[in-house]
Amino acid sequence: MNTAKRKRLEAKGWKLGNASDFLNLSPEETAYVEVKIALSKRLQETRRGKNLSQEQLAQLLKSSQSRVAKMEAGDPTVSLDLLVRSLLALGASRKTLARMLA
Amino acid sequence: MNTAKRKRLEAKGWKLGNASDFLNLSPEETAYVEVKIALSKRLQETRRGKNLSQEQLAQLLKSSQSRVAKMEAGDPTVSLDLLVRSLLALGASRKTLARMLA
DNA sequence: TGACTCTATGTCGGATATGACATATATTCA
DNA sequence: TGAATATATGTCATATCCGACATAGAGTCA
Repeated sequence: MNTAKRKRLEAKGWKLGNASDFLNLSPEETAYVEVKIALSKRLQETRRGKNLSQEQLAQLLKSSQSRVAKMEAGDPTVSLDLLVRSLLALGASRKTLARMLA
Repeated sequence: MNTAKRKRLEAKGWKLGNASDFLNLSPEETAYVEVKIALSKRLQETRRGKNLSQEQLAQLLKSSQSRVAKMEAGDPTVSLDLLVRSLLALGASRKTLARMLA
């Protein structure tokens, strides 16, 4: 199994609530996943709060519906950069981001 | 002038304290740079607080001294992912990160 | 049911970030 | 001062992430 595939499955497993030690994640890997998942959820909340479809948000971000779906799913191919940029594009500020993370 | 070069110079200009409107940055671009600069500073503070050289931190991160230097300089070729991973590797938690950002 | 809208998942070529390396420039200290 | 150590900067091949597209699945409503 290649790395990307494995990571994707692991992320899914994590999302389904599996313990980090089941996936043999180090504390910092765990924290990293936590950060991504937290921002993913916030992004979906924010989008829904504005009554936007994934397609509409994609247009706003000059991205694509599939990438928005992956962002919200915490897909391993989505970077923190993209998540943060997206939240900022939806009006979040640096301090708002901090609150989202806490 | 190519984009990477321009971005690098702009990032420097920003670091030197230039106004965002001088660089024609949108609010979200400005916020994004603010986030990166904030984390860059925190990384340097944390590293120095632990009396580590850039070389030593690089080994810890399985990266290189030059990349650590670029992280701390807010170089545009450094992603938020790498900054966040580095801070987590230095012992920061999700909540610590949030505080660093606020 | 079936048409319609929204979301999820897989794949791909091109774009960007990566570690590594060379080398320039500071900084420290005898 | 000069040698040693630390940090900054530029470049490159490779790895990773990107938007885009196709398509599958889920939900809604006539």
